[in-house]
This record gives sequence, C-alpha cells and structure tokens, in this order.
Amino acid sequence: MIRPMSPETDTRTRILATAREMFHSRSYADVGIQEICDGAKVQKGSFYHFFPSKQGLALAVIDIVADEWAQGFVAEAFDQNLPPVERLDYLIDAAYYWQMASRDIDGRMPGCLFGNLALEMSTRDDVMRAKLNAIFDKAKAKFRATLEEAVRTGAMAALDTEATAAAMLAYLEGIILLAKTRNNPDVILTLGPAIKTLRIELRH
Amino acid sequence: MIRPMSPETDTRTRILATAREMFHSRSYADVGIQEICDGAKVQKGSFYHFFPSKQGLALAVIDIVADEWAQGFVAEAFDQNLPPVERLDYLIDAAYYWQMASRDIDGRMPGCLFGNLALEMSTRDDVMRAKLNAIFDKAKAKFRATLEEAVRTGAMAALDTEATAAAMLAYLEGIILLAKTRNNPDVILTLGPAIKTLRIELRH
DNA sequence: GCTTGACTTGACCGACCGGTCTAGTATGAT
DNA sequence: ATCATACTAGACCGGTCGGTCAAGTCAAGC
Repeated sequence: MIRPMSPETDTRTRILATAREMFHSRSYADVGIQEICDGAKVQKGSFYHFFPSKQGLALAVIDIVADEWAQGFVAEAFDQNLPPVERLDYLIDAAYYWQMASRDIDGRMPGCLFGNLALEMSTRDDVMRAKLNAIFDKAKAKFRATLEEAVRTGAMAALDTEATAAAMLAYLEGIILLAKTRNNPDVILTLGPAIKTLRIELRH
Repeated sequence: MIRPMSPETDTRTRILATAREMFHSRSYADVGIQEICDGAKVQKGSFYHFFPSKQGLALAVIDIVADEWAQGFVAEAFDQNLPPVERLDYLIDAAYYWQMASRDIDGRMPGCLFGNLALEMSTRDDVMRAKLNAIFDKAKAKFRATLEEAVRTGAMAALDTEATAAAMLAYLEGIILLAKTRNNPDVILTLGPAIKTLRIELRH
C-alpha cells in the first residue's frame, strides 16, 4: 500500500524534523505540541494520527537522531582507516563541528540531544531513560572497539576497555555539558583531546 | 522524600527547601509553583511575597545549594589534610554517597542539580546559564588549586592546571550524567577514580 | 488606640497544556 | 460507482500554568 509521494511520509517527516530541532535547541517540556504543529504546518488531528502522544513523538525523534548519529559522524569517526587512537581526535573534531553547525539563530549551543533528554527525563519517564541508556551503550561499544584495536596494535597499554569506554563517553558528554553552559564550543576543542589520557586499569 | 514541611519553620525557608528538592529530583519545567506551595504548606500569595517569580526562586535555590556545596562535602573533599591526589578519590566517594543519599522514594538518582539545570535552561535563560557557569568556575578553581598543589609537591608532573581542572569537572559531571541515565550510582565508583588520569599538557 | 507594614489567604486571570472528537476530504481497490 | 481507509481540519475538553489582587491578620512603634 505504498503510494508515491504519500502525504504520510511528508507530514510525518515534517513533524519529526520540526520536533527534533525544537527538542534539541530547547527542551522536552518547553516545547508544546501546538508549537510543533505550527512549525511543521500540520494540524493537531494529523499529529495524533501519526503519533500516539508527545512521549511517542519524543521516542521516535530519539530513534531517528540515534540512527543518523550511528550512520553519520559517529560512524565516520570510528570506522575509517585512521589508527584507533587518532580516531578519538577525529571524534572530538566531529563533535565540535556538529555543535557549531547546530547552533541556533542567536548562536546558542544546543548541546547533545541525548544528554539533554537524559538529564531532563530520566527521573520522570523510565521508557525514555531506558532508550537513552541503550543509545549510550551503543556509543560505549564504539569506544570499546576502538580501545580494543588500540590495545591489539600496541598503540595503548592493556587496560579495562569496557570501563574506559564508559569513562570516555562520560567525558564526552561532560565536555558538551560544560561547553553548553559556557555557550562556547571551543571548550570541546580545548578539553577534548584529553579523552585519550583516560585510563581504567584491568582488575587483577 | 517529598514530605510536607512543618509550618513552624520559616516560610521562606520552607519554600526554598521544598523547591530545592523538587527541582533536583524532577526538573524546573516539571515543577509548578502551586505544587511547591502545597509541599511547603504555603499559599500562592505568600510565595509571591518572598519571590518575584519562578525564575527568581530557582536563582535563590541555586545560590543556597551552591553555598551548601562549597561549605559542605566539596570543602571537605578539597580542604582536608590528605595529599592532593587522594583528595580526588575522596571527592568521588563524596559524590557517590551524596547521590545515594539523595535518591528519591522510588530509588531514582536525581543527578547533579547544577548539571540538570544547565542542560535544561542554558538555551532558555541566560541569567541562569551565567549563574551556573559561575558555579562551575568556582568548582574548577577548587580542582585547579588541588592540581597546583600536586604539581608543587611533585605528586604530579607539570601540566596545564587550568585546562585539566576544567576537564576533571567535565568528567565528574559526565559521570553523574551517565550514572543518572543508568540509574545506578555505582557508575560513579567505577569510573570516578580515572579522574586522576586526566591530563592536559602545558602549551609551549 | 491608632497606624504602619510585613505577611497570609484564596479567589481569580488569560494563556496554554496534552489530548479527544467529529466531520470531512482524498485516494486506491474492487 | 462505491466503499474502505488514510489522512486532514479544527473546534473543543478539563486541567494546569505562572502570575495578580483585594481583603484580610497580626505584631511592633508611636
């Protein structure tokens, strides 16, 4: 039942894109459904045809951004032919340019959508918390694979790759948090490279 | 942990304490003034006698918590007679126990009030952003002093104390973010000690 | 006793919240 | 042609939002 140029895809996509930007640059609670509908040039009735609730929309937005992430700059940073340790530098650069690009009209840094939602929603919505947690786990796995390769090739001394990967993810989120609070993306460039110094030793 | 406060305590104090707990365990937007008034056993009119607005209340809450922080466990962690490097371990422990203690009835981790508010409000309220930024700067200064002492005593090789202090603060906030998303304070203990491995070298 | 000013009470405001519902349009399948 | 279904339109719902206000209570200062 696939219709060419189906208005479904169009409308749904428009809602998703509008919501995504608004949630990212503001917050979940601060953005209303009416506002999203206005921005997407869609009526309320259409919105609730495609999404069961505001929460459902947010879940869908998270999925989309996570996919885009995984296939976009994260994949680039992690899957290219650079030596593993240099991939971390590449990732920091990518994070910087991504933040620069997604600054809003007034030049404000939106930060990381996942980090933003995690802190806003974790105590309020366990479904969302679990979803964000899963995304963080995937990101951690990327770090871990990089670390394992680095250890294998001798670029890094043996360490607890699982824990260190989590530490690096935490550090990345922390840097973005600080950069957003300072409203200064340069923080990412200044602090980012130190991600390579993080180490958690293997327990014996 | 949200219990009505006894009407005997000072009204302003009751409002502040109630708001503090609610903002910390939920979010700014999710907590209404009426709800705060109910929790504090205060009428709306009294609320607006003591505070000009919801924003004004939040600013006051931030001040109070920042003071308590500075004089409480942060001061303990940083100002005692431990060798500087061990102070960092002490700080991680303190953060862990603090998070354990402030878990709500359902066992949810509230995370760091400042980090929570920073991500929720930075793009919406520049006054709040600036205030939170100043608090982070103060925290950074504590890290820096510790690092300088560590370098002076030879416990650490010379490094960029200013940048490394910021990195440590970012890492701490990142750890708490991750722990909150996982709803597992143990993350702090697992990842925390690696804060000592963070290094940003001096630029020549 | 009277006044002043800090504090309290609770009704009230317009705006907006997330969400529902009915009516209607457009399209593809039969 | 007709029917089912996908989608749209937008009025409407009860409730809550942050904030205002007029009318008090009460204790200290004169």
